[in-house]
Amino acid sequence: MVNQKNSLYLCCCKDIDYMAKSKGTKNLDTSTEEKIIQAASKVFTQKGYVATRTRDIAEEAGINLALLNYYFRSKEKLFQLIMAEKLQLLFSVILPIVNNDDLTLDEKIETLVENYINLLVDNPDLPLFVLGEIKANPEGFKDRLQVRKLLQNSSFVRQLRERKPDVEPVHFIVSLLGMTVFPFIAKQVLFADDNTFKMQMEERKVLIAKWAKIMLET
Amino acid sequence: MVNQKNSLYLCCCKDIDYMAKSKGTKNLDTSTEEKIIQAASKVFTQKGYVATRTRDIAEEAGINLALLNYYFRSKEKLFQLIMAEKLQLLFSVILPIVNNDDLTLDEKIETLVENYINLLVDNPDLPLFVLGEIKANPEGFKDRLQVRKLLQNSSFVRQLRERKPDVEPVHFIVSLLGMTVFPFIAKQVLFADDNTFKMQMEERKVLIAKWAKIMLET
DNA sequence: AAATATTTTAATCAAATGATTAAAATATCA
DNA sequence: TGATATTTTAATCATTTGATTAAAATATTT
Repeated sequence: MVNQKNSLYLCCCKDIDYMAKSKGTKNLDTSTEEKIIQAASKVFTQKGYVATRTRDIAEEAGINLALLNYYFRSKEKLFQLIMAEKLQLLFSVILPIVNNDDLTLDEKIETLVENYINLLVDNPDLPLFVLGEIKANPEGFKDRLQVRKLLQNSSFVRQLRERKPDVEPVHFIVSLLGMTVFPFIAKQVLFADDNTFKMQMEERKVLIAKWAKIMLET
Repeated sequence: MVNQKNSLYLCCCKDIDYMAKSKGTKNLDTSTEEKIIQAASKVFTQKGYVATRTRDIAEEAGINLALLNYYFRSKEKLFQLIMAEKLQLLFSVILPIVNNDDLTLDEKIETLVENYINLLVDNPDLPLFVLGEIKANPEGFKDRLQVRKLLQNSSFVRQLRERKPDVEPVHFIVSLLGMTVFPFIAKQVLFADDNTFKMQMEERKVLIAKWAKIMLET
């Protein structure tokens, strides 16, 4: 008999140790689960929540549709898991930097741009996916997203206020993020092939850092 | 009997004179059609193609679902009409400026930022909608979107090459667009209420223009 | 090996949704 | 006014899709 409640994925936090599941060292087990997560991650970020069918995910994972619901109970639950993972990925790059008191403002800018472009080159679908889902369901993110609050109290914003007291820090931050993230959002429209894109994103690292710094000088 | 082919909306170009439809001066007629278009424009740009149900559009327009299919034959056709309208809206701001040989580079930057922010303040959903649909169906836009080609031959790019021969114009353009468009894409995440957002977008007009110019000086 | 638990599958269900149809209501014109 | 054309509606269809179920296959344990 099928016992769904038993090995079900009730927690939405990716940080849980997958290997520590049930008793044995059966890694075909976690492998199936991981295969589903990998597939869901790919399809969701590529097509967004509404456009992805659970059948797509199952096919991508090479498993049956029912198995997906057996493991994750619903499309929604699986999505929450993936989204939490992606948000953490985005935050994990920003937060340690903007809160690092040991870095100068210029160092923060350099590190931020470098790390963020690295992240986005590996996950080019991330920005449009996350921002699209937030817009599609703002209430679902109200609690999880206090980016403004987090930035407000950061040493990054403090340093920005010191350097340019006459300009709201948000303007500089939006520009920095815009220059960094926008190419990945408008990739299809503004860039030709994937190789030159990647190359040009490498070029942008130094360009954006340079531009951002002179923006703070005037 | 219903004769669908007759007053059907076969053309996807919004520029056609709606008033010139059929014989009479019945403006309740075109009003219904216009109501559907307005409703479709609102719902599509807000929720995207897959997430909008034709029933949503019908309800928003205050009409019956069947009437929508009577006028526009299918969800897809109606969407094509709206999308063409939105693309034209976006291009109508960019093209006349980047191709205007009478404007200096600095004047182009100022006008571009000013006009684009004005457009986006009135149509804040536009960027995420258009870019999202392009990503969802790149093939459907292959022919319509030759933005790269259009820019390549513009006087804007020529002026950029003259001013800074060592930097690929695309980098500057992406930065300019990023600073301008990104706040509207990340609105939900980075900005508080709608009023301060609009106010800050006004502030950005001068800021972006100033920043863009100094980016070209170094 | 036998018993038990877990994993996987095929078949199916129920709801949502784009589309159609035929008839009723309204307008237009002779 | 009466005939004809156009507009609008309610009811219905067919497909898609998330989810469920029960049984088969596989693994685990005793």
